[in-house]
Amino acid sequence: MFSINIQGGKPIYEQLYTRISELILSGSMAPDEKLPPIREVAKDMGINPNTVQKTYQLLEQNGLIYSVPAKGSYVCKLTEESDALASLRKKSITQFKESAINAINHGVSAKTLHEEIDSIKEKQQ
Amino acid sequence: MFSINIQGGKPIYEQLYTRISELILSGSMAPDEKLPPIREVAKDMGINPNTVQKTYQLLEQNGLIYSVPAKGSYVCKLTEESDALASLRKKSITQFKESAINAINHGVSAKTLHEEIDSIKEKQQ
Amino acid sequence: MFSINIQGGKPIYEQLYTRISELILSGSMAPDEKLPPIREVAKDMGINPNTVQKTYQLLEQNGLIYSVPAKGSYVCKLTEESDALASLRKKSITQFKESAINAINHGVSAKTLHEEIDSIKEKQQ
Amino acid sequence: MFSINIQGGKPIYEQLYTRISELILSGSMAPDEKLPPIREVAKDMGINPNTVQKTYQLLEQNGLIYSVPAKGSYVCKLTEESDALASLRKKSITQFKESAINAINHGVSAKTLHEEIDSIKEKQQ
DNA sequence: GTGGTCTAGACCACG
DNA sequence: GTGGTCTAGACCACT
Repeated sequence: MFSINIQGGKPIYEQLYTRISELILSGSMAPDEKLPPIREVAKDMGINPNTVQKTYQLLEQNGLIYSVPAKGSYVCKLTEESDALASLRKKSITQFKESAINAINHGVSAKTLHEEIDSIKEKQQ
Repeated sequence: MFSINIQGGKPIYEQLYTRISELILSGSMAPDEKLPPIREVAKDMGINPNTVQKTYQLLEQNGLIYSVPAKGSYVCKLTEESDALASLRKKSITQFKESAINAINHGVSAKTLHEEIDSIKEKQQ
Repeated sequence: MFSINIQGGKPIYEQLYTRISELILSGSMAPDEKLPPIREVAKDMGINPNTVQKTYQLLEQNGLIYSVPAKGSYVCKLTEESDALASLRKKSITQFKESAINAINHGVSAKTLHEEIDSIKEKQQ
Repeated sequence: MFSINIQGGKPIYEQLYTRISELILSGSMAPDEKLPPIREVAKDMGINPNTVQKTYQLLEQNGLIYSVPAKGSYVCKLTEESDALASLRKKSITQFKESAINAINHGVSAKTLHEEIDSIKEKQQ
């Protein structure tokens, strides 16, 4: 299903959130595409339905999916200007800054950080 | 003391850890300098001694301080090559990469990230 | 439970650590096997939950178990090459050397030490 | 003086005890040789006189030194059969066995342990 | 007075 | 019900 590993400290619902949002933001899941039902995800991944529901709820709050009662959940249409994306983008930048400051504090050079970014960019293309 | 406003979200011992490690890594606290006693920090910050001890223990595990029972806790000598620093640096880079990937996934341009790094670098100088 | 008689001298959490790590390293506890909940261990052994948690935390730090909050703690898969094991093995050899040097300094012959090792080896088989 | 390093977890009086007993057992300090006065050791090593006194007291209890009130402390004559040595030897063997068991539990082969012993023996000759 | 250990008991996020 | 965090307060070994 959404292959995540339970270990690793972070709560399951958060990991699942990250994974699905990646799929949506990268376009691997198209707008209006239906997400698998909560019960199915829970069963396939061997986790609690409550956990999946929490994930879906969080995705909906952040404007990445919308749910149609009694039908299911669907991927939102995301334009570059949509509020949802803007808000998440802002959050991601804040987090990025924090980790950059932290790395610099630990003696990592700015040059190294620049290189890491370029290397990530290359891999994704 | 270590002037931080305890905020919700992250555990107290972690916030305190971050603050003290900043002071050590930046050189604001010199090698072999004595840290204030656990009880004193706890009293001044209005938190429990156990919480402070957890912080000190974590700092010791990561090789940033060393504790001499019945004497006090002291800042470690950190050379650029020390294992402690290398390990922490590695961790900070991993975290940096994750947040960079996350930001890029959210549509942040590599250019923006480069600029953020430069802006951080400038502020610190 | 983990049947040990708590003795003076060494801290409880350490004795418990030793006992559990023996079970894991010897294979008496299989990978991914669930450890009894902290509270249960504490109750059965008549000690404080915090003390047990300290043990579990230490086991996790050393890579012998992994904890999934709200689910439980589980035995790690340990391969001969795993970092966790390698690190612990290294530590155990260092300690062994120290005690061997100490014994020799006290006039114990190398022959006696060799015999002791063989005798231990026999018992375990 | 007796060069030990304060760090390293173990209490100072214990480290100092180990160091001095090594010197005595190895013959580096001859029988009836006078040990430096407590105050001098404390001053030179930058530690508390009480700590040194505790060490000397422990050495005396274990029959390694004897103290002449108002004169000082002196190294005992140790024959191979002396009770003091026998008792310490016994203790060192117990400790050796424990560490050997521990190493074996961590997957160290008996062969490796045998080799370590031989290597120690060679260095000392 | 210092750090280390331990108890008793509480609350929270998570599943 | 589970692990994680935190408080309040105690005792101990060591300096």
